Amino acid sequence: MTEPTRTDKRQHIVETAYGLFKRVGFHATGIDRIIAEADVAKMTMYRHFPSKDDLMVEVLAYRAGRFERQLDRLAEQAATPERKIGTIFDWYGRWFRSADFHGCLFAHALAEFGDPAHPVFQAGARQKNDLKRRMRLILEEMMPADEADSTSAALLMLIEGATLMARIGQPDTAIRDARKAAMAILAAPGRPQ
Amino acid sequence: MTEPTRTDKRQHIVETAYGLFKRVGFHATGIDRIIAEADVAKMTMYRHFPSKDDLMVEVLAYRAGRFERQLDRLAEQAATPERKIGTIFDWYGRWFRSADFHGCLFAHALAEFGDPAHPVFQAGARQKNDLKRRMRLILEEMMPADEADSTSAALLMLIEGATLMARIGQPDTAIRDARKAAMAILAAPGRPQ
DNA sequence: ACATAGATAGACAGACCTGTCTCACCGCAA
DNA sequence: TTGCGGTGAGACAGGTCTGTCTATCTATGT
Repeated sequence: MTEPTRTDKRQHIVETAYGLFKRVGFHATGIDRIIAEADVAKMTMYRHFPSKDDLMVEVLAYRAGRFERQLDRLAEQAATPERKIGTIFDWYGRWFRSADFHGCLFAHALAEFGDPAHPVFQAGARQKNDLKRRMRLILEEMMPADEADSTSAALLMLIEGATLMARIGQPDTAIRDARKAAMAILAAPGRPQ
Repeated sequence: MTEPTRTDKRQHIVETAYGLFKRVGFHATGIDRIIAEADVAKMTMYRHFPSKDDLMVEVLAYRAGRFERQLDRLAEQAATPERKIGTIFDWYGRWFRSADFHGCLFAHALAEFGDPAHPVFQAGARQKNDLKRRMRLILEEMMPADEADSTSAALLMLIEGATLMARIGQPDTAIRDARKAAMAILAAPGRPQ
C-alpha cells in the first residue's frame, strides 16, 4: 500500500472505460467522455495510458482476466468434463439475461479494428483463442486430441453465434438452442462412449 | 434509361462505400474518403443520401440483396433440403477464402451501433433474421416446425461463429469444423430418418 | 512553517468529422 | 447566341477528436 491512490485511479479509469466501450463502442467513445465519467484529469489518464489504443488493450485484458477467473472458479466446482462445458454455457446464459448485456466486447474489438496487426484486434483474437483452448483441454479428457480440437471449435462457434443472437433480441432461445446443439455435437456418433 | 448517369453515380457511391466500410469500418470511414475514392462531389453524395446513416443503411441493403440473390441461385440448383443447406455452407467456405474477406459487415454493424433502435443496427439484425428464416424454411421440408426453428438457429450460430474464426486466421478449419458440427446436428437422434 | 514532489483542472493545438453553401461549368433547346 | 436546369469542385461552419502543456492545488517530510 505504498501508492494506493495511483492504483485505484488506474483501475477506476479502466472500469469506467470498459463500461463506455461496452455500451457506446470503441471509436464512438471519446477520451473526454471517459475522463468526465471517471472524474479524473485528462493528464491522469495519459500518465497511466500513453494513448487510447493502450487503454483499449488494457480494458480488454482486464475483461479477459475477469472472465478467465470466473470460468476457473466454475470449472473447479464441476466434476466431469461434460459438466465443465455445461458450466461455460451456464455462464453465457446468465450473461445474456443480465441487465447490462451488450454483446461480446472482444468480438466488437475485432469488428471495429480490421487490421490484424492492430493491438486491439490481437487482444480480441487472443480471448477467442484462449476460450477455444480452455474448451479443448476439457474435451481432451473425454476424446482424442484431434476430435477435441474440432469439437472445441464448434462449441466456440455456437457460443459466438449465440452471443450475436442474444444481442438481436432472443437471449433465452439463443442459449437454449446453443446448448441443445452442443449436446448433439458432444453425442455425435464415432465416439458413443 | 432516362437518367443513366444519376443511377450509375448512386450505385458507384454505394459500392465504393461498401468496400471502405468493409475494410476500414463504419465510424472509421469518413465522408471525405468515400467521395475521394468514388471520385464524386460531396454534394452529389448528399443529394443521393441525406446523411451518412442513410448511406450505411443503403450499403447494407445492397449487400443483403446481393447475398440473397446468390443463395437463391444456389438453392434452386440443389435437389434436397440437405443439399440446400450444404450450398449455404459452400458459399461461406468460398467467401472465407476469398481475397477480400473482412468478416461479416452485418455483424460489424451490430457491433458498432449498440442502440437497437438505430437503423444501422436494425439493418444488421434484419440480415441475420432473414438468413435464419431461409434455413428454417429449408429445414421444415425435413423436420417438424419447432425442430426446424431451433435447428436453423443452431446452424446460424455455427455460421456466425465460423465467420468470426475465419476472421482471426483459420478460414479452412473454420468452415470444415462448422460443416462437421452441422452434420452432427442434422443427424441428431430423435429424427433418425 | 516551509519545501518539494506529485496530482489536478482546464486551456490549447492541430487534425478530422458531418453537413451546407457558393459559384463555375456543361449540355441542350430555341 | 442566349437562356436554363442540373452537376461539378471545393471552401466553409461548427463541432469533436486525440494528445500536450501550463499553472494551481494538495499532501507529506522535516
